[in-house]
Amino acid sequence: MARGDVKTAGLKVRRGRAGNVAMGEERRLRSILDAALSAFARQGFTRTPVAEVAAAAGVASGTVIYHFQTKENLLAVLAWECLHLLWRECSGAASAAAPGPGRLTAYVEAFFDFLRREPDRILLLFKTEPMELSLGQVAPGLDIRTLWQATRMLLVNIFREIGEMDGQELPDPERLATALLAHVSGAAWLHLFFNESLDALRGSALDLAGRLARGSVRP
Amino acid sequence: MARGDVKTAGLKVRRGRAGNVAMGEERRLRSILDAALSAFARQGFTRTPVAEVAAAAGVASGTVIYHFQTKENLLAVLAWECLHLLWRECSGAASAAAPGPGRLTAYVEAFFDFLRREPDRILLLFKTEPMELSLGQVAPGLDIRTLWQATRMLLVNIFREIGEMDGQELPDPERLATALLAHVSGAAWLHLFFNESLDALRGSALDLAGRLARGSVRP
Amino acid sequence: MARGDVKTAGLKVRRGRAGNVAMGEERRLRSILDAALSAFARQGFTRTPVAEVAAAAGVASGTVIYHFQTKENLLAVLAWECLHLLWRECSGAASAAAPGPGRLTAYVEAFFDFLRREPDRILLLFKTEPMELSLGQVAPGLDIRTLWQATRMLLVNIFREIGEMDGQELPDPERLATALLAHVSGAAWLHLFFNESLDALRGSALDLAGRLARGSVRP
Amino acid sequence: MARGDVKTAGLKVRRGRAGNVAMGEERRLRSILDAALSAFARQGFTRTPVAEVAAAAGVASGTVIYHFQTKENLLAVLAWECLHLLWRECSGAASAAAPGPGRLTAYVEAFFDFLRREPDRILLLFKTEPMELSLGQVAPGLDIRTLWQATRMLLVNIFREIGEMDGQELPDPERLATALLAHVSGAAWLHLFFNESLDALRGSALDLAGRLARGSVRP
DNA sequence: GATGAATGAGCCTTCATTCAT
DNA sequence: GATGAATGAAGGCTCATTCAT
Repeated sequence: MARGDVKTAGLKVRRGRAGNVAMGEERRLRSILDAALSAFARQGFTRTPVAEVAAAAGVASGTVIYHFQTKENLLAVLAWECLHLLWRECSGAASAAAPGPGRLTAYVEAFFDFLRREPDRILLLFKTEPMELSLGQVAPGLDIRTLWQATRMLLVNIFREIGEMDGQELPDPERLATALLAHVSGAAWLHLFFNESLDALRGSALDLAGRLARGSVRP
Repeated sequence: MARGDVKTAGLKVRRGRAGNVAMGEERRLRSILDAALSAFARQGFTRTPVAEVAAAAGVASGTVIYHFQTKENLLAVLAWECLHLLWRECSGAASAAAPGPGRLTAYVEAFFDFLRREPDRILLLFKTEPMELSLGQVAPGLDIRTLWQATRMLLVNIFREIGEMDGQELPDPERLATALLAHVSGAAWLHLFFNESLDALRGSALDLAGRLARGSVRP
Repeated sequence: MARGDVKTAGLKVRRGRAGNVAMGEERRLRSILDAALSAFARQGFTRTPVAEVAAAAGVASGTVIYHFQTKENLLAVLAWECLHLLWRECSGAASAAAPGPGRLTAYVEAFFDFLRREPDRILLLFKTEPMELSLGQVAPGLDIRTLWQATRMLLVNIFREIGEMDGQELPDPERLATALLAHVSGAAWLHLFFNESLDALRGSALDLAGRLARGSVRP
Repeated sequence: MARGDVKTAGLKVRRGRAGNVAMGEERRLRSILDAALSAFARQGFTRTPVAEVAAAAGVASGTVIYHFQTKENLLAVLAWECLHLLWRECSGAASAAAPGPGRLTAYVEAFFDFLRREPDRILLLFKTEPMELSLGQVAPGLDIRTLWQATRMLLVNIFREIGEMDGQELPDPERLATALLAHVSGAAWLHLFFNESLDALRGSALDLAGRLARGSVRP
């Protein structure tokens, strides 16, 4: 994936032939996506008119539809992008770490870093509209639940790896992963909606991760 | 509060003089609230027309507005009710338990019982519309954030009590409460949106609660 | 017309048998009419909900309809009443004056007195809703145009009388009456909508009346 | 003001870029305004649904709102236009006449010509809704009362000019203007609502104007 | 007689989407 | 490709009127 960091491939976005005009198509698409992200995350999908996104992006509202066909599709692309970025960060960090419990720490750190750096992207995922829409439309097998599962599978695999490493018979990796994911998701929720301190939450998540890895907390 | 379990007092709901007729006013209000709860929780607030709620409740759509003035107000009343019920369950269970760590267990059990019994009520609270609306309108000081804080304060107080009991110098009760709340909220989220097993989640939450009480997990 | 000054006879108003209860039916009807007059004159008919009139009158809105059948009918009764009162004042004053030009003066004075005393009643007549409604419903032959004509006929007859008195061959009494009526109506309009000084307008109307009577202005 | 007779400048009307298409934007706006004028003048503002105006104009009802934002704003634009046209006619005629009493005659003639040619425009101004709405919204300083005053000021200035010309010490020009305006307004009222003959009314107004100019009627 | 909860038709307005330019 | 005027279905809300009490 040399050019165009953001993988939107497979999603229904209308694009012209490579290398083009004025504002630059790539840049135009980006500014629409960014405008939409910020508006959807803040006010919610249904409360944001296409015209508002268009205005914020500096294009005509026809242009938004021209590229994304549908307002819902715009949300789908956006949600997919958010989850993909999140997955990339976490998976990248985890696999860069040394095998073992360090991966868990790296995963959790990456999650909180992402949350701090791009709160809107997580906020968007907590909004329930993405869930309510059948994202199956966007790209088969890429609906939002599937992607969440992918994020979760990262954890499952890490726990499995840890279990296999020190043979200490960790309880069901599935349940361990779920427990940690619950903690981390809830932390993000409290942070985003109730302004709970990110650092405190990160601390408690890391602590839990450590103990889960050591088997000292039975999920 | 002998008769009329649900405390709706203070909220802007139009009611007739006490003790009246036909379908029973109380019953009519209830059926509207129930219809709205189920529809809002399932499809979301904005995607549910007033007419749909009315139809499900078996009344004319004018009737819904007659009683609640506004669709938003209906949501506000509902959100308030959900949060109040949740608070009542948890606080009731906790204070019925013997002082000490038992209260934490009772609290968590009550939360999961409520979640199992009335998933729609928690689901509604996770929908972001209630948050987006300024519920301050409904009744001053009763906005949804304030009510969440009340639920959280229950936990804080329990941790404080435990700390004082066995003098074992528990870390900041605020942070302990936040950690547990994050875990529990995230668990509900995973259950409601990803069908994670309620029992597994409950188990891990109880376990965490126990360890937090014993000071063996540092949040 | 001994008892019940206001002649509402012939209009569709539901009344009970004479001599009755609590607030007193007569008084209740009056308070509804008064509330309606003030609201209709100020905000207009269409912009005034029945419920508002009812509230201002201290009765239930069902009661308003119970007595007047229809919101439109309430307006009709009111408009009829206003015109009737105006006619009574002007005709009373004119016939009390000595035959001749003095009658004109008396008529004009009475009009302006009425306008000063009960501006809402004239205001109501200027609102166009009364005109837009087919007041024929209320009582046959009593629609608002007919009543205006009655007021105008007073003037015609006075001019005719003056013409016959001094045989000075006054121009068409119809036209004289119309000219004076135009002046007087316009004056009321300017006063009510543009706050023109009542005294200045009265002065110019009296002056015109005098000259018309003396034949020195040809309408 | 070469092209585009009607000065709508400054009013909140959404218009496309200059010089455009199909039905012609200008023509479309006109047809909406015309349809609205006729409907509002005949049935009144509140009794005319936007959909009816749209249908009469041959557009979708969304189009009406698209251009005028609000039904009220449509009325405001219309009322402003009517008053502006009236003012233009009268002021044009007056200033085209030779200085002196001839200006008064020209003014009155222009008023009655306008009334005959475009009765709906005067009718609309007599409807009370334009007055009830705060037209201040449309364009600051352009509310309907201010515009009426402008029309009145024309008369004041003419009387002042006459007074200065023949030094015959005319009474307060303000009051003279008010007297004539009352007469003329009342005449329009009687014509529009009671079908009084336009010619008779015009005659009496001209006569009055003449005598006021000559100082032979004291207002 | 009086009430007021309930009704439901009607209306203004929003807004995603289309399409001619 | 991009635009934005036009569309019209949809929806929240108002309010005159009904009717059971």
